[in-house]
Amino acid sequence: MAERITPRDQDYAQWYQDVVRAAKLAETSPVRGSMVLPPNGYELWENMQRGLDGMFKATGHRNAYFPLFIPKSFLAREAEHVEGFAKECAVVTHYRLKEDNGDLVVDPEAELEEPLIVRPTSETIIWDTYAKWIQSWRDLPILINQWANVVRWEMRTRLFLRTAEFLWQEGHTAHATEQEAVDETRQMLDVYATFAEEWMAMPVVKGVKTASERFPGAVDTYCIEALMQDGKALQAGTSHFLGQNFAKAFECTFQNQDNEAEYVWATSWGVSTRLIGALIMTHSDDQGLVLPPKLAPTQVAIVPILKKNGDNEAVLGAAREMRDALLNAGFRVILDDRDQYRPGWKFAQYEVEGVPVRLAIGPRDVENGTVEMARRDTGEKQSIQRDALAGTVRETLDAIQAGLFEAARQRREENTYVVDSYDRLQEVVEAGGFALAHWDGTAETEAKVKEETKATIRCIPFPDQFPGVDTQEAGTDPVSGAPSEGRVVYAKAY
RNA sequence: CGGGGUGUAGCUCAGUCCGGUAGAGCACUCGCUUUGGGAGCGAGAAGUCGUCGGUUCAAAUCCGGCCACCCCGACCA
Repeated sequence: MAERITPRDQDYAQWYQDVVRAAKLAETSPVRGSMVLPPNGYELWENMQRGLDGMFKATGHRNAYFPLFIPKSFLAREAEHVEGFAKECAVVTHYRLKEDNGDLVVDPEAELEEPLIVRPTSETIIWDTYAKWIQSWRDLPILINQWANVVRWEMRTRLFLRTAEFLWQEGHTAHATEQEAVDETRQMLDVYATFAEEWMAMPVVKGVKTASERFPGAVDTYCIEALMQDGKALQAGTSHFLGQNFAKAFECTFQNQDNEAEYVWATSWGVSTRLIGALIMTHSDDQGLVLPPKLAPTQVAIVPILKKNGDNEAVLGAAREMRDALLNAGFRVILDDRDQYRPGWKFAQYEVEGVPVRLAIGPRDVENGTVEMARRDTGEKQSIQRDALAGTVRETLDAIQAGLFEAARQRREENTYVVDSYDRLQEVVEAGGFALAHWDGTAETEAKVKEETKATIRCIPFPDQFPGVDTQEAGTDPVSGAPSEGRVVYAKAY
């Protein structure tokens, strides 16, 4: 295999591509911007789904499915929404092909009366449906999530980070009161933050988007923002308070307890396969992928060391026992007894693929009742007792999960700066990192900074996101000199 | 959509300037020796050189059109 991975300090973008390829997470496909997800990549997504889905269910949500195709007219119903998405929609205009002198051509006779758009997001089709479902305050709230693919025709794509088609989940809820909808929006943001930190081992900042970064059609967009290894920010999840915008556009009202018609309050929230990109750029190194144990498709790889004149049956037997014991203990484990690859090759391969723990067992170990355990995150190897295997593996996986989070948290802390001058703001975002600076709240200042530094306001952070920094304290905007009500997070972003 | 780059074996690429029998490494198949950090030797299979056209006795190579992909920007989860 001999996969070469470009070192991060040489070319970070190339390193990212190399890791995706070498770890077999995704491949490009014949259509630009769409990707093939082989098992390593898809299982990672499945594990993310499992974690998130459990949290959605635990907060009272149910899964449902809405159609891929949306009538063009639906998108036009909400003014900001159409403006935000119109430029990147795939449109279906015909329903038939025909032979033409040996060529396959679109049959001009088969034009649809109304073009269909491939969903870039599902608010419109869902609110058209909710309008039929909702009559009374007794029908509320509606708490629904869907796992789906969506299409946004992007100019420039990068595997996971920005693809034309991607997998995601989108929650869409309907509520009787504004407060309830706002609470839902906040609750789901907390779910995302918990998932990012506890499952992905990726620290995030919670906050609100500025008006210019808001979801088209939302009243408020909440987000979690993570800092990647190269100092660029990545929006990892968003939760939108939609107010009554979609209810008004789709005439979705309910009768309240006083028998009056009221518009329904809405939220939507989503995370996508982009999280896989975030995961890669949070933990991985120049040797390849590094995965947190909770999400790793394979948590433990067992490599038997076979010898020409050794007792290979004893080694394989011990390896199988180990595998069975670990499977019974609930781990995702594989025993790699393929004989066409040598142990050294397998070691290297599992490192590239990010398997958290590797166990190697050879004749010496069988004799001694031991096994060699190697950690992917630290590279550390140690000989452990086989009779305590499951417990040791459990502890080690937990230690890796915690260690990855701590390392990422520390890196973020080291690259987060409180800045009080425009010069310093420019320095920080140029070098890479979060700059906590006062902002006067105007779109003009925001645009000026974006124009001059390429950095954007990632979010207006919630209180207590940065230990030791009071971002709520009033001050002066270093760019405009105008008064500021608090600090925001500036950074260059993916 | 602007700037740059690349299309040759499954993959990474050499060969193109200066036209003359299609190459290497890795991967793959078979055999033997190996196996505690990406094995060695031998044999073998594998390419209408992105595509269409032009120049020429002769084109991977020169000329023109087209297409695709990658990187950097503008736009975006």
